[in-house]
Amino acid sequence: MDAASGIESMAAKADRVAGFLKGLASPHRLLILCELTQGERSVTDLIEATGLPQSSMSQHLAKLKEEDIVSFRREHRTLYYFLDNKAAREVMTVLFDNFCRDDAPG
Amino acid sequence: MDAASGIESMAAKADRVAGFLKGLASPHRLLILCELTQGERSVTDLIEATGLPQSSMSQHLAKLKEEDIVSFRREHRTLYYFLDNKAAREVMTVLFDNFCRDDAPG
DNA sequence: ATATGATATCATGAAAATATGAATTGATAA
DNA sequence: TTATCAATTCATATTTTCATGATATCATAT
Repeated sequence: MDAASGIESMAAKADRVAGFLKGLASPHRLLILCELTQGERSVTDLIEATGLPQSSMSQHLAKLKEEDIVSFRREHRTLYYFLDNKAAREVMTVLFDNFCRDDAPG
Repeated sequence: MDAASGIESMAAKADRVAGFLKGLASPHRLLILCELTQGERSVTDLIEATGLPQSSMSQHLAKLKEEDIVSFRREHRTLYYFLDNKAAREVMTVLFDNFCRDDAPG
């Protein structure tokens, strides 16, 4: 594909892509995703790791599910969430590299 | 850096990183950024390419400047904007690859 | 059948983002 | 110095997002 057709296909998909990015674009959801970058976590794990109230966590996870960024499996009463999206993994890598490395600017 | 320290440094920078992502997370701004991926553009160019009203364009560009995603140079009365952020370029590449290629899902 | 633990949903209010049209600035050409 | 073009800023209304607390669901252990 050449550059121009990339733009057009992006235009056609702008809503979807923006929805995907909005899924990531919250400080609290970024913290959740950082955890999930390391492996699957129960909702309780995530609440402890981030300090978010239970209801808030549940709503953030719902948003991430809506955008197909995370999935979960059930084990007894506990739900284990995991990062289940290639694009999201790749964006997280870009973010780590650009904002979190020792030599990152800012 | 190992994975765990990545998470902590992300936590410390979550607000900044979320702000950066919010800069990208709008269908209209994605269209703007698609144009700028191809090279610099005047505000008028961008208005024609996207069909956005002039005031709206200006506000979107202001937001992109706020997050240090774009810069501009002046030539006579005309301002030429350009994509001036490594992380943003890398994210755009991830988005093209995952959402706009012929073999992309969805 | 009931109590408990894990999680989701609902209802509400506050804060932030977006679009729109009018007014303004700033640079240049006449 | 006035008119004009390019772009920004302002004011406002609408929509979206986010946090919070209360309630509900759902699976399991007693």
